[in-house]
Amino acid sequence: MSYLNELNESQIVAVENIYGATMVIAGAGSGKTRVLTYRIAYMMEQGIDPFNILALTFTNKAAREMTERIGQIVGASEAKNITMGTFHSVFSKILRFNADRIGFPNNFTIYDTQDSKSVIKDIIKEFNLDDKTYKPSSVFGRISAAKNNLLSPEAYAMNPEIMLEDKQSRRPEMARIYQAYANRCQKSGAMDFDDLLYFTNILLSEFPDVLSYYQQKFKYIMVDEYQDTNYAQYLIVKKLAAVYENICVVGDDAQSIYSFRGANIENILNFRKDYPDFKLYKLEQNYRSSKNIVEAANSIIKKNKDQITKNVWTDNTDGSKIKVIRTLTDNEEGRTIANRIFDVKQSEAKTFNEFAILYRTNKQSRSFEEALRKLNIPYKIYGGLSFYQRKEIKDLLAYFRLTANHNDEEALKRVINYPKRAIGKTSIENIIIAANKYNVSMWDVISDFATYPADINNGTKQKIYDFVTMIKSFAAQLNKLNAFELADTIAKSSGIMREMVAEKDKGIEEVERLQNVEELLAGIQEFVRGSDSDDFKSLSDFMIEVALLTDADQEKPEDRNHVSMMTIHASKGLEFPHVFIVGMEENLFPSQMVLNTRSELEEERRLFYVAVTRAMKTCTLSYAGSRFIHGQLNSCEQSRFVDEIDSQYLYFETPNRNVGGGRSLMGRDSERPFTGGLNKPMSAPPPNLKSLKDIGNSSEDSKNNGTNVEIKVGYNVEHDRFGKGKVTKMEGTGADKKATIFFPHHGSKTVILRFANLKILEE
DNA sequence: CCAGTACTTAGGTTG
DNA sequence: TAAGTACTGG
Repeated sequence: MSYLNELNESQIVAVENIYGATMVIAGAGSGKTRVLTYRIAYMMEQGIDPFNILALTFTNKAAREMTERIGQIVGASEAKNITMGTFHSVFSKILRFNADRIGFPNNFTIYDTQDSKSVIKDIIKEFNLDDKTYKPSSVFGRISAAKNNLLSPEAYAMNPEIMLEDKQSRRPEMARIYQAYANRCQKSGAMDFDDLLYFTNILLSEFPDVLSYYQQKFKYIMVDEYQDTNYAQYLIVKKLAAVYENICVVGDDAQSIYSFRGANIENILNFRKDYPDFKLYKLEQNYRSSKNIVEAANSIIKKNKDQITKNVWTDNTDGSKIKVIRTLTDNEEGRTIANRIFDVKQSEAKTFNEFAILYRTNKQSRSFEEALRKLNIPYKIYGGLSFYQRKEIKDLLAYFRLTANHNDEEALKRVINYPKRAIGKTSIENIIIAANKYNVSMWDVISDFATYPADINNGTKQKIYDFVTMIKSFAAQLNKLNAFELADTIAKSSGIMREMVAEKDKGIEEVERLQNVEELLAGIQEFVRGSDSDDFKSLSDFMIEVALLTDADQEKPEDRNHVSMMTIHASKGLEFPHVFIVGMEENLFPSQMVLNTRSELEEERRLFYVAVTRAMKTCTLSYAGSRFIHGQLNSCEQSRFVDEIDSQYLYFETPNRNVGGGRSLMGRDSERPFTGGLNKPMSAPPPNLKSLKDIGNSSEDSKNNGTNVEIKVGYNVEHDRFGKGKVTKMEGTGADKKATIFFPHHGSKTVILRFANLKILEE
């Protein structure tokens, strides 16, 4: 085989052992992806049909890259027939195909975390529960954990242990909330991320014919990043592999960093039990990093008790020691690192791609962002608020979702009154009340008030009718227009585009919003054109893809000369010549939340191990003596993790403090030297002026004259704040009388005449 | 209904 | 600090 000379001995064995159960423990930088890629290529060379191969990866990006590399070896058209992707994307497609079996429509929506929390929030409100004891995010976390352990709402409620836990934490209603949440999702035809795995399990365990079909289809199964799979994922794999047992899992227990979302290191132990004849291979030679970095990383991970012994080593040169830099403040940390990057770029690096700044929490990106910008260094922040989570994008996507699936309540609530069409809060609440009363979806109510009466006045009913008609007209075109044509139509006729264009003169943010929407539309056009087949691509097809996309998936290769900034979690699987691990402080990294248990601290240590092993040539650690947290200046100590590195691999740099430099020590607040944690906020809050404001404000509402004169559609009027405009709509009676007015500079506004104090210019 | 303001509170990592 | 919510005056 031509590629054999590209692999070392243990890699070759792992590649060629394609039958039976196999576990590959792959140390950091040991060429794991290469092994997986060649293993699949080798299988196909042995005559295995790519249709029979299932490869599960951790990210979409990994799947795409691997498909591409396999394509280069065996040909792209063949490689395309492999089923490769994340658990979520592969099984969401299988679920759509078999949706009828589990009582979902095949066009079900995928709720993201935001949607889920919003549903939970509503339920908590409806149940009249205190949202301090029932925090949406912790309720969601508990439901998520239940699903990852395949506990149905019923099973949850009947589990005495769990009931006791909930009682003790004073949240006895948890089971009811879970049940209501599940019902609500079902009614909306929606699944959350956990449901994709949960219902896959249901599908495979309750429908033997389906299970058997996929067991026959996927005769060869591979799972990457096995250490990060959870119980639900473990069971799916186990079921699918039960007949042929051609299963290969690849992972590194030292890089297990996702137990907080249910990843279960026990899966590795279970593997040994489930397949007693399994073969174990270890990849221990590191090709990525210099010797100093490899050894330093080894000295870190040695501190963990729980681990599979392995000996990661390298043939690479020693390289330079790991530098440790201390700065006074978080802002100075940003400037120091930015300067350093600038210098290294001058002396040894060719492009800014070679640099990465890794941090524990997304918030930390700010000081680096500012400092890099000042030096004109291009950078890109990965993660954080993703493109798809931006309000304007979610709004437009909500229209798409609602078009594809009318029962999607989160989408409906998002757009029924956006852009403003005078369907107010009260109306929406009454729709919800009716929906609950008849146990149907909100859409059922608004599209058929005759059957499901709701307490809504006729004017509003007309507005709702118009809205329903509009959505129906979009839906009617789902299979006539392609994804881009329909998306464009929706953006325009929904009024979203008009609204955005009207606002774009207000400021940069408004312009960016418009640009984002345009980018989304361009992305959809790409989606339609980019598929090399001539298949018709509908908006529904796009929606299937989009729910599971993340920022990393939409990077374009051309803009690739920038410093990368991301959390350490997001950096897993990546490598950079020069890595800066910043914020190496106690209570930040390790996070103060993990200090209670050894296992959590060990996970944090593995996270540090992951960070250090991203580096190829140089690795620099930095920390600040003080840092703003929640607007408070906090003192910080060097992280224990720094001390845990064997000191022979470390070099403590004396930071060049600007002692004697031109700058005054009393310069800016953020520059002030650290004084031992006694720093209080620098300025006292201003005295409360409220009481002063009340004085002299006791006069009666001055009656305005606007209510006396009849204002009609078509009148030109003047508003105190918005200036001149034209009345486009009148509604309400008496005190509630409202006018919708188009103002050239502010767009369309609805005002209550009682307050608006309109001056009539001409009739 | 709109917009400005006062108040509260944030634990963190992701498909 | 920053974002999100609740309140209030017009």
